[in-house]
Amino acid sequence: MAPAKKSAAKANAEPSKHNIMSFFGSAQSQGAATGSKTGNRSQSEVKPKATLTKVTKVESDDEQGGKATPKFNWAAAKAARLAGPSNPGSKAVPPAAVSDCLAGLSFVFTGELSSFSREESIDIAKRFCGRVVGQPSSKTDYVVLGDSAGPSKLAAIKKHNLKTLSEDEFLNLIATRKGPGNGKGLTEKEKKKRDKEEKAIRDSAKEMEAREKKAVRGEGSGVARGAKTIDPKMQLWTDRYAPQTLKEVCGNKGQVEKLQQWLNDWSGSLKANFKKPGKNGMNNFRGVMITGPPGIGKTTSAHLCAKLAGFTPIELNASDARSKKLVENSTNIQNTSLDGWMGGGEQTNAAGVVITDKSCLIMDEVDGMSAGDRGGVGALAALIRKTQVPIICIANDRSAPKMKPLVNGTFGLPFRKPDAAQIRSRIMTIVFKEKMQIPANVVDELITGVGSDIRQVLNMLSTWKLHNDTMDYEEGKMLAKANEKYSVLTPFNVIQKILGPYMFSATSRDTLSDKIELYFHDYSFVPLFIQENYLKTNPSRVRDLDGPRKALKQLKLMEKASESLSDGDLVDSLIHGPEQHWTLMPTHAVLSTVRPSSFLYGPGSGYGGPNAMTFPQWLGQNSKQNKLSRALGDVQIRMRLKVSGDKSEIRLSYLPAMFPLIVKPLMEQGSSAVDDVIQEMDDYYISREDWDTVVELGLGEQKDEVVLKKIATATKTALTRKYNSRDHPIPFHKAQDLGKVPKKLPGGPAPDLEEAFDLDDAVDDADDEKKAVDPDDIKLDRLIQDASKRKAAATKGKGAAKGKK
DNA sequence: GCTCCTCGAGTTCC
DNA sequence: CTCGAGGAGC
Repeated sequence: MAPAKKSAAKANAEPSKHNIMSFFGSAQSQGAATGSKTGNRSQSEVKPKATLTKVTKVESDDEQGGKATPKFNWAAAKAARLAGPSNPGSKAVPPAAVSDCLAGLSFVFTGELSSFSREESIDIAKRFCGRVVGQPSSKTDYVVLGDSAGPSKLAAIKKHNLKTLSEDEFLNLIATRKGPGNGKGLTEKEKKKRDKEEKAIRDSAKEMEAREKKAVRGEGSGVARGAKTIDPKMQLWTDRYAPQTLKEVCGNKGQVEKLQQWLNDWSGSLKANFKKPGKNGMNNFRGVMITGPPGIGKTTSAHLCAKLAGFTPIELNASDARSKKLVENSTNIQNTSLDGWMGGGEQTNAAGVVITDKSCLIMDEVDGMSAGDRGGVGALAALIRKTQVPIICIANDRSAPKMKPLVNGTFGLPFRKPDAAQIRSRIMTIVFKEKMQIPANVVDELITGVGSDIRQVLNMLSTWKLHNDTMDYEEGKMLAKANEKYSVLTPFNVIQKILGPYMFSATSRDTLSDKIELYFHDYSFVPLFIQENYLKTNPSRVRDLDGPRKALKQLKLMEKASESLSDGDLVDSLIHGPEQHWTLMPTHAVLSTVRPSSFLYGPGSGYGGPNAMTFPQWLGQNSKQNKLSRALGDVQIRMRLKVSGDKSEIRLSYLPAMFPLIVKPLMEQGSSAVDDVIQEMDDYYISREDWDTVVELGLGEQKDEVVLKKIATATKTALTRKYNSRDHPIPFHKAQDLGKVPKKLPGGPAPDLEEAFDLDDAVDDADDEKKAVDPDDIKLDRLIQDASKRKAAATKGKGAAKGKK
């Protein structure tokens, strides 16, 4: 019999037990049992182990103590629920008719319920085997409608003519619905589907069993390499139940198929010299790159595909081959891939692994490669360009700048996290094979709790199996919580949470410290996100108002929020300023994040439409500013030989003055002006990159977009080509001169030219002294020096540069 | 094999 | 919102 059915039967046989398990019963026993769940989370955080034993204990106590809650007091329950967070143990749900009474039903929750928070209501629905989805569709059975539901959801309800429930009706459904077992809970079709699922689970469990027996007898192909056969019972579950066939890899079906196709086509592609793109356009590539988060079967899939296509996978881990040299040596490009392959002889790599024409190179953790030696990724890219064996690279993030050299040479196969449904059947199979009884909704809870990490679910189950063979919803929830991955909320998630409609609503169970905690997920980013997005909500606080009143109230709220933000900024400067008052962090959290949100929280701050959350523009602008400032610094250092003035003076006075000399001619005369422009540039030591900077820093009529539109592409390429084909004067530093340079303050003006450059010109020195006395004397400005002198300086620089070489 | 539908994921840094 | 994977139905 399948686990789900078993548990239903069990629950029917022991109704009282079920009731207690599902957080009904008296307030005290419940408060103890579900301590960490019911409100006041931060304080009632009990050590997981202790909590778990406690649950079991309470359960058995009550069982002995007689039947619980024979009659449900609706009015009292409601009152208790409304008492809310201050009375956390008192929320109550009526006893369900059947434990899986909501099975086969899909729910959508929208709006604010009167006494349950969003998470709680979803949890309740799941507890009774209901299916909860986010978007209403024609497949949705019920929409549980609260206050101020989203307009798009209301539209969907109307469109699909969905049944809606209030909170009380929802609870009533739980109390009365007879579930799928009896009554009309399951249609014929649904029953069939369920049976099919169960059969599939049983079949694959049988298969697994058979395979293990075979392995024990030593017939297994892979396991039997060592002299000893390993008893599967001694293995870790993660090894024991590692996927053996592609069918057992969860999710990413499409990508895996593509990979197989590519490997199967390999010899053909090789013959065609990678000119025939093939079905997916993959056959132009000599390498593929699998990317995706850890623990989703990237490596496993690569190995299985390679084996299935008849290749011998050779795995090179980044930690084995961290440097460029090692990559080249250990893969032995020339010998193995070309000669070795042509000659048909066997070659071994540095690690002593035989490489033949049927080898397939799997480079794992490519991300980690360049940690020690920058050349690692580049060498790999070079290797891929000439390889005669397929290369599969595995990395976490394809778009990382590190991966740049690889991106063009490899076909990208992004893997995604499988969702709970995809993993469920496999876990259920294992559970069944291990003769454990765990209902599907509990398994789901475990899976989502650890973020779809199959290995972790298996670890949890194997540990659990040491003491128990069954697991109910409550226990599953505890176990998941105890093993919860340190949740990595991105700033986007944080913002959505804290500016969303639920965090500050009446039914919210989140304490102040919970909210502050959100800030600490990424304390340097979250405030920026708040600042960027705090005006994009429909504040719940003005929900009930209309017209000018609403506008006025909203403005007032905005004013308060912005004031708080600005206070937060003051605190921030105390933290990050010279005094480093880190103890002010919580204050900053409240002022920059929690308080502004408390005024303006509300719906419309998630995805969808014009209200989408945006990334803080500040960051983009800031990095742009830094970049340009750096570029400007380069320009100043180069021009310094000819021009006095610090960075800002260059920016304000000299660049606009240079514009008519080196940019405008190109706009007006096109290619014919290139020679003159280059001459001007050389006179001021301006390089080709600096030219770009000059354009980029233009404003108004000199704005880069305007300017670049007016310069023909041909002109620009002519400039680049001609510039690159010539020698140019290069200002350069003499070591002893640099040694003399006084230490300058960071951000201050760069040292003046005579100190830094090889320009032992007496006249210049004299110039400088005079200039110090009378900076306004226009004749002394280097910009207005006569042309012959300029030229002399230029050639001198040139000669010096050459001499140095 | 094709089409339609459902449903969740996605955006980034001194 | 928008896209694409995956599933159901024909």
